Amino acid sequence: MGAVKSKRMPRAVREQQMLDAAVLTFARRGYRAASMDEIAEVAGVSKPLVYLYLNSKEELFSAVIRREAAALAEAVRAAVEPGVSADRQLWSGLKGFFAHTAEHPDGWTVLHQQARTQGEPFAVEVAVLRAEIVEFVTAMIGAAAQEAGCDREPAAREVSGLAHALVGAAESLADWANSGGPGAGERPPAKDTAATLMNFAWAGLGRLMAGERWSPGS
Amino acid sequence: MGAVKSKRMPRAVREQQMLDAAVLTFARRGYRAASMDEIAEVAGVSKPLVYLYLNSKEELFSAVIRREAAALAEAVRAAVEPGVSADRQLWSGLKGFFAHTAEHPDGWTVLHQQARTQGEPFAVEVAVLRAEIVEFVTAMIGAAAQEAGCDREPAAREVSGLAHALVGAAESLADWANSGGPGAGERPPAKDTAATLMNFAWAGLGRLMAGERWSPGS
Amino acid sequence: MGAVKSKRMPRAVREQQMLDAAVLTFARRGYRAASMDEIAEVAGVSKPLVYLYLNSKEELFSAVIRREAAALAEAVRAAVEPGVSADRQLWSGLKGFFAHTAEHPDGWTVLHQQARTQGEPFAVEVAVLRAEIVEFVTAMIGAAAQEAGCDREPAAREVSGLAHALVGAAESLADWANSGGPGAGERPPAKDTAATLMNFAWAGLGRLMAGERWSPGS
Amino acid sequence: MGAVKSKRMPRAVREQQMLDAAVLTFARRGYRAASMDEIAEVAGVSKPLVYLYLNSKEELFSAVIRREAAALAEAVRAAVEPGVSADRQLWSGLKGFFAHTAEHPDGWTVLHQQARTQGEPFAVEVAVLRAEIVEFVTAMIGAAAQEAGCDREPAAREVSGLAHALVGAAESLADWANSGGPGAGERPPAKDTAATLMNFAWAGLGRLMAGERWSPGS
DNA sequence: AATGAATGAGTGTTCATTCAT
DNA sequence: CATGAATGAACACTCATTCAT
Repeated sequence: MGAVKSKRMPRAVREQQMLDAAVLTFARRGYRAASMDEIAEVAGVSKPLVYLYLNSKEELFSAVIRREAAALAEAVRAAVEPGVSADRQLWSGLKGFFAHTAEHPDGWTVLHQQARTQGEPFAVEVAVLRAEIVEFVTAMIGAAAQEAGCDREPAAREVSGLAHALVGAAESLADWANSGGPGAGERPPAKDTAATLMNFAWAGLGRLMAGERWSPGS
Repeated sequence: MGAVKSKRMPRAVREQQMLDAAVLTFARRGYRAASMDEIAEVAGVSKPLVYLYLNSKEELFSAVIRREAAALAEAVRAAVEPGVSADRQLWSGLKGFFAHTAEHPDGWTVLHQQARTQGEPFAVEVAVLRAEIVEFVTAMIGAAAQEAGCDREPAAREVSGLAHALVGAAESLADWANSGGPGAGERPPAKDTAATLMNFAWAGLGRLMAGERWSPGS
Repeated sequence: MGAVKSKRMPRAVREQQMLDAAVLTFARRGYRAASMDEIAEVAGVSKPLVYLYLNSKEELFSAVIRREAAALAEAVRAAVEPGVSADRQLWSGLKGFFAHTAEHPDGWTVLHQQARTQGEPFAVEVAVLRAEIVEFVTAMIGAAAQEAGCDREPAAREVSGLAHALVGAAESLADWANSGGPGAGERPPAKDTAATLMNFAWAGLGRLMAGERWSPGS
Repeated sequence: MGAVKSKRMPRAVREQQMLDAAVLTFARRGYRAASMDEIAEVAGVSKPLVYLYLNSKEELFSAVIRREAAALAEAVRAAVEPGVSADRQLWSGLKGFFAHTAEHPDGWTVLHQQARTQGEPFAVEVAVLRAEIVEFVTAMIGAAAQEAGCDREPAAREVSGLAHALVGAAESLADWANSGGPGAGERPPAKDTAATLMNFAWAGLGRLMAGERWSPGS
């Protein structure tokens, strides 16, 4: 299925091939263990050409992160139904998220497992994406609270914590779904994964918004 | 600053110093980027001594993983109150988990961010720890279902998904709590983090166990 | 003195330069004591280039052995006059052998002193060359026996022993001729060395083939 | 069969144990590849003790060479029957040589394969031994010439060459006999090896001494 | 538009050697 | 008499990066 070795392609095309090769290689080996040699070979180009177009390993990794982050963000954004109730918006967003991570497992691996763990220059780039998603979730929780006629304004810190918990749960489930999940080999459809999380989260959030709390004494 | 440069220490002590230095360095730099030179320097010893005691970078990393995983597992085990209701057991376990990860942030980073992303030899070692915790959580959910007089047996796959979601949420909150959380600089006490997660999860789980489901139509 | 430092040479040329440098260095220092740094320096290139072309110290040494062994084998093969009597074939072969070892003393040192003493991977490669030569000598002895109208077939084991003795004598003389020999500084011409050995061996072989034996009693 | 780990032995005994261990290890691994750690372990002592008694790896190797060379020289010297004819003296010397090398294969390996190939400090020490033997052989050849009533004095250079050829043949046969020789597994008795060489050499030497020469024209 | 040739800087690892006890 | 603890120096090997064409 690999493209026939055809020379002289326009720059834009070659660049995408290189980014594809880089995503694959970074996902397989990790940032440090991936060598520019291997990336160039997978891309079917010579190493100097990679440098000509992408300047350095750092910039290449950054470009990969930006492309994959943008694709994920766009997928979620496009999936969210605007103008409906908060829970339905969250539901559609989750479906979009799990569908995209399932279709682009290498991209997801690079974002979630590699970029986050490589310190300063890169961790920030994913942090931005994550912050966006956390903010969207936070907004949904807030909207849900209002819809539920929540009597008292929930503390920002608590809402933030809840959003982080929900996002963390989503990330964990994305990994779980991609890695065979329950071992059966076949991956669950994105819709099921989203439903699992929605069920897990919604009622708890709803009760919290209604002012109820779990307490050790109960 | 730091321990006085004292020479000629018994092997067991030196080994712990080396493991301490390794945890710190692996957490800061990542497995690949951490150099044995830096680890030796941080430990206050020469590189050959590190090799004499720990044989190779791989074995050193393995030793670190094992020590930190055992410590975390022990902390959770010790925290769980036995013989009480499922929700209280979960609650005590979470408190133990967040207390330990807050007290040993570097160990947590190594386990969660580094070991998991370094492929075969190491990922397995943390996977075992994680599987243990997931199993404990799964058991709690099952017990809770029984206590709640759940009419129909919940599907194993769904319970597994819920357990993964909860564990993922916990991991995410541990990171969040360690990294300054809401930015105020001061980290939240473990008890608060545990409460946030408990509130988030408990009601949802309870309603699920009672047979209620969230559905898009609602 | 020495080649002008000219850069950017085609790979085939550089590879031969590296092999030349390696022969020199391995002969001077021995396999283990020779460092890749020194070989690269002698070759006038950087170390990574040596690795790029020859992969490892082991492979470099193997390549050296193969090149030198092939050259020596070819020299002897080319020197032997075919279709003449056994003694004349042996004589021409010896001349070829001593001429080549005298012209390529480092190659001879690497084959005879280094490769043979470095155990499994390398010793085998020279053993093959030596076996070829021993077989040629064995054939000559057998042919000589027939030419001499030898009445009884000589035992294979005895012929093998004789061939080993002759080859050992030749090796020893090659070293002796190369290392200044009688100390006069000027090395003896290959023809003289060959004549010494031929004289030493021929009559003994002839008489043996004729069925005569030396015995302590005589 | 290894000696029971008994402590507190007199120095002389410990030293011999170390030399034994060193001979074994140097023969197995070669000079460079043998580590002081392994030698100490084989000897059943701690490394500092090896240094206390033998000072350095170089000195240890030198001590090994001297001990083994002296043993071989003594074995040959003791074997030679004095006061008999030249050929019988040579015969008895060869028997002694092959008997000793067969009984001490590691010592022979260290002398012939290792010491000779490690350059300046060590090669000289074996060269001395070899020179002694060459001189003895040279004397035998000279004596034989006189006994045979040789009319003209043979050239020193030619005699030296013949002696080197004979010694080289002997070395080669010693290796051959030790390494299983014809592959049958059982090593030939020293007497047979000596007879092979004696037969090979004697007639040739005799005819040479009688003034006959092999010439291409014959 | 594209590449074969080349390297500076660093990494993991080993080894001979020495103290302090 | 004997050793556990410790290191300076070196070595094989790799990698991101550049130049000349």
